[in-house]
Amino acid sequence: MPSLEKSDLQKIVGARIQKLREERGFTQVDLAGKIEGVFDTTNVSRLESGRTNPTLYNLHRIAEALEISLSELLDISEE
Amino acid sequence: MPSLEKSDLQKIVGARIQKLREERGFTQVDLAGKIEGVFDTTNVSRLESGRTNPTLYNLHRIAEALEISLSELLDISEE
DNA sequence: TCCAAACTTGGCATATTTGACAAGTCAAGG
DNA sequence: CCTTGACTTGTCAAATATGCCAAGTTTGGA
Repeated sequence: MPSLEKSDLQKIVGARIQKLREERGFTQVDLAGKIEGVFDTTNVSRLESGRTNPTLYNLHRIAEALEISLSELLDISEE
Repeated sequence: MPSLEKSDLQKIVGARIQKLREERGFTQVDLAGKIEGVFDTTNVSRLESGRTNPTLYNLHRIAEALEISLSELLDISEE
C-alpha cells in the first residue's frame, strides 16, 4: 500500500461508486434522488470521475442510497 | 441504521479515531506527525471531537498513520 | 501547589467542496 | 435528421475544511 496519491484515491472510490450504481441499474439522476436530502447530479458525475475529494457525510449518504455500509463502500483493498 | 445526522456521524468517526490513536499510545501531535504530508494538530483535535466533516483523502491518510485500512477505520457498525 | 505536556478553542486566510444552472457531448431510436 | 435521456463540463456563489497562530484549559506527575 504505497501511499496512494489523492487523485488516484478519488478515482478508485469514484469508480467503485459508479460500479455499484450501475449494478443496481441506477442512473446518476436516480442515485442523486435516492440520497437523503439534497444532492446534485453534477456532483455525482464529479465524484464518479474522481474530480473531487468527497466528504465523510456525503460518502455516508451515498452508501445509504446504494444500500451498503460505509465500510464496504470504501473497501478498496483489491484495486 | 436510521439515517445518521451529519454531526452524529462526525462524532462517531471522531471517537473512533481517538480510540485507535490512544490504543497505539500516540498523542495528537504524534498522530499528526505520522500522517503523510502536512497535517495540523488543530485539525486532529477538531476531527476527533466531531467538529468537522473530514474528506476522503484525509481519512485515508489518518488510516495509514494508524496502520489500518480505510474500510476498517470507517467500520462503525457496532455504534 | 506548581509545572509541563496534551488538548481545546477562537480567529483568520486560503483552498476546495458543493449546489445550482447552462451548455455541450454522445448514443440509441424513430 | 431529430429527439430524448444520460452524462460531462464550465462558471458562479456559498459553505466549510484546512493550515496556521495564539491563548486558554485540562491533566498528570513531581
